[in-house]
Amino acid sequence: MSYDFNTIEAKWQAYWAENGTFKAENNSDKPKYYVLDMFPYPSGAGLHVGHPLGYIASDIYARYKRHKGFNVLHPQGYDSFGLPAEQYAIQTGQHPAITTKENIARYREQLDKIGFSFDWSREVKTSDPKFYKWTQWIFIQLFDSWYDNDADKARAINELEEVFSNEGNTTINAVCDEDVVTFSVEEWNDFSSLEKQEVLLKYRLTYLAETEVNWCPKLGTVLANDEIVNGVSERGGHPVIRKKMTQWSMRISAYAQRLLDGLTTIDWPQPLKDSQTNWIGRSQGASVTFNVKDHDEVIEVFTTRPDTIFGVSFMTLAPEHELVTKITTPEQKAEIEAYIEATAKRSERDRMADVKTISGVFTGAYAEHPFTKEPVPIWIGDYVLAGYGTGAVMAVPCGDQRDYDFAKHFGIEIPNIFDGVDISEEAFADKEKTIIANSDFLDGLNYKKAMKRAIYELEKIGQGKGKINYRLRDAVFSRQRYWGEPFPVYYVDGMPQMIDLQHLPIELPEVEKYLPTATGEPPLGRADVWAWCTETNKVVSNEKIDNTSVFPLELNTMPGWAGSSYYFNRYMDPNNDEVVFSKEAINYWKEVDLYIGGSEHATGHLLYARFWQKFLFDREIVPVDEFAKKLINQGMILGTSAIVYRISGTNTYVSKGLKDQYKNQIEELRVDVNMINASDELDPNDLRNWQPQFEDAEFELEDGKYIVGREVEKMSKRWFNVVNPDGVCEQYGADSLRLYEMFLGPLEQAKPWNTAGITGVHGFLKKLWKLYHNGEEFGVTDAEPSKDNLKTLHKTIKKVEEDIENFSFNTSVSTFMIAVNELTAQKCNARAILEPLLVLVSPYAPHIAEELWSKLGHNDSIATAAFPIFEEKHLVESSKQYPISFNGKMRFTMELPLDMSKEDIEAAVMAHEKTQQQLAGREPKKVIVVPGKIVNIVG
RNA sequence: GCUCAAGUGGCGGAAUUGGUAGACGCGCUGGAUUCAAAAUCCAGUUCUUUCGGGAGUGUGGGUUCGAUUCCCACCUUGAGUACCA
Repeated sequence: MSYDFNTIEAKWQAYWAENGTFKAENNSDKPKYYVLDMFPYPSGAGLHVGHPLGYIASDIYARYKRHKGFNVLHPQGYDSFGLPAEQYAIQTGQHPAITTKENIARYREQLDKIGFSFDWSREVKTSDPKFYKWTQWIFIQLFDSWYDNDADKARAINELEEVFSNEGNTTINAVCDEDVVTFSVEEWNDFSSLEKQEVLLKYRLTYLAETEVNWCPKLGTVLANDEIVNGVSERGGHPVIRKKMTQWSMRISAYAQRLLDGLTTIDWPQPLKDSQTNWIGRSQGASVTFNVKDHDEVIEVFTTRPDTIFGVSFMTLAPEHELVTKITTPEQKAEIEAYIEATAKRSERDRMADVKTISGVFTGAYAEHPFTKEPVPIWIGDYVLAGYGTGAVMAVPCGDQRDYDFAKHFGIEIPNIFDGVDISEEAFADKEKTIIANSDFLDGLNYKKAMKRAIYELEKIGQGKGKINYRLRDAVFSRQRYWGEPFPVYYVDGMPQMIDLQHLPIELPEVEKYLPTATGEPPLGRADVWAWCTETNKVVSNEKIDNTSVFPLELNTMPGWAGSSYYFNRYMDPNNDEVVFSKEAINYWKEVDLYIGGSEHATGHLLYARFWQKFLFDREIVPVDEFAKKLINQGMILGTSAIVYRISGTNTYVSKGLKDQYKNQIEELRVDVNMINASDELDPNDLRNWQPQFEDAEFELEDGKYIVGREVEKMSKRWFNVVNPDGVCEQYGADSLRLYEMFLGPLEQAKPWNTAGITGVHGFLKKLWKLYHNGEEFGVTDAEPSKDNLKTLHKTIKKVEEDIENFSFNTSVSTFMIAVNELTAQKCNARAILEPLLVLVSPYAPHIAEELWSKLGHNDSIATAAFPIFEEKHLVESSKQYPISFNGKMRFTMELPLDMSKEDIEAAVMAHEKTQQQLAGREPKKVIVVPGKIVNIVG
């Protein structure tokens, strides 16, 4: 009876689905374990072999934990709102709702073929109104909250109103917009309702404000900082410009310190923690105010080097700084305006690409040094960023290279305030070696002491204080797109109002025209949506709105990361229509125990999700403030592109080995890797039939063959190097695919896909199958296992358990191969060995395990079988291995009885050496025995 | 520029409280089986050698009886980040 994987796999996949084998209960006597994958964007291309890598790893771990007696939650769903889904729809000219539905069906079909143990009864889709009802609800909770710095947590907004009506806002220590004015109790009480709302908006955790945003004209939407890479959009690589727009924002900056602190409590990869730390960008220093001469204005700067305050010889403002127009002298006005205009025109990318050109203009105005009262010229320059700190710097050319270059370029003086340092060539920025000079009360102090003293003196004269600054900006939450969650918001007199939970979800209307607009008008703003507004108004108006007028709804939609910021909690109780999840469910599952996904989400999804979790924790909606205890980044599986070489201007293609003759006339073209065989050969006829452009292709062959070049790069449609898992499943089976993806290398590491080696693991499965059969018959008996059988089994149990706990799935595949080879050689057919072995293999190759399990006479799924226990007695026998070094040159280990003393060992070693040398006909060497420790206990 | 990670056969990769480097798989070589092929099985496969050995985990040093493993310097590759005051 041969191993018919296609039949077996279809059979057991159907069995699992019918019996709900992997359905998790929200209460159980067993301990809980929550294994989560980052849910996929259902893009049009379907899954390639790289996608399932992380899913296979998490599935192995989930199945292992079930064997270990845990109640395992292992759900899956789709991140189906957002730019990628919509861009795909636009490209194919279909409605995103349709393409999304089709793509999800395709994903599901592919996922089912791999035999994952997902609990599909808990599936979520972020674009499903049943799901985004709660995304909208959480948005409302954020709107109804403010951040109390004293309590260091978010609190309900009505508590803030109470504070205002009792104390005004002079005593409160809350996170708010910069432009909040102070008011007394009386003033607060005199405010109109509208004015009160306006003030509260400046404190809410999600707020509406006119801010400078990243506008991407090509995509027709604004983007958050993490959606921009190297100055262009992450999706599509389109240019991004700065633009002032009124947008919803999330006050994530309130959580900067806690997001940093939380990193020490979670088991996440260090590089990922590093990049979040970097993104949050905490820096400690001081804020210093400089009075502007002949003006009633002050310039606030942030500096990490208050110790160098006496080295200030000029100040630089960002061109966008609001004071620039106020303080510029009439003589400088024309030049300043020209400069501002020139910088505004430059895109983010141009500005970044060109960091070497030094540019700036003098405003004509002077500030006053806080201590020396000397005049300090005020310049503007685009090396100062409007978005960081206060958008202004005190320039200390002797201590900062950029200030130094700027000063040199414009001939500004460079006073030296460092003791014994030459600054004629470059600035001196080494904090550790700093000794301050020419600085009044700071003379002779080192960096640390000077820093403290400077802050103290600044505070004394009221012109500065110690300050911690963060790079992290509030996140823009509006998108001028169709395919996203509508906001649960309407406007009265221009002020945003929330729509009650009872009227949620506010469903996305079905529209004909959903394309983004060039001007930034949301697609929902078009005439065909008016009916939606009217309809929604009727629903939400109740008594508080005059039914005769239509109130405008918020027409932007939420960004892609909205739904993914809490979906892991929704899985715990995904079908609940009353609440986002029940208290029982969230208190039972609490948090994700193991989260597996790509590292590309480090400063996007994973940061936003931690932010929302902390917020939900503050408002007592969830019981823990970090949502994932342990996280693993699976490495990317890369494609191996195939390259053909065309002679420029011709239709002739030369084989790889001949291309050098043509030197510069060669053009490289990527062709479909699925046409290439294992020896990198391409059949010319395949290429001619592949695409019309190759129809008349001529070939220059080497040894009668056309050999292609190979290049390892990201798997992508545009390189024609995508390999689908479906083909592999058909040819070798899902179990082979699962084993092979694990066998390729360490989980965290990037590795190229190469089908060549899959015959190895496939051969293992065939051997495994044969081990349980005797010719055509099932061959497992109740025979007594031999000592060797037991030894093989128990060392396999030990190794596999260690491997799984350490997530080294690649080495346990080797362990299985060794075990099967050994047991085959031992002609083992004992049930006492082969039954536990099956449980070990089952997480990796579940289909074959189920089939053999049922042949062993079991009526239930192997998924619930107990993981076998490692018994040390089967490994320890009568000897140990002792490593021995001597003469300082040689070393080896000797296997010796357990009960030998140190002296006996030395004697034995010398006897061994003598025998060895005499056998070789040589004089024995002088032996110095260093008793080594016991390395290993082996059988 | 800065930060982090990694360099081991023809290839993917094993080997951690420092103890026989190259597990396991691919590929390759030879053999068995077969009319033949596929499949399967067995043996071999780091390099070098005058068959005694010798060299060997990116390079150069160091610690140690002993280093792929620990320390220092350098080289290379990959990833992230970048005018952050």
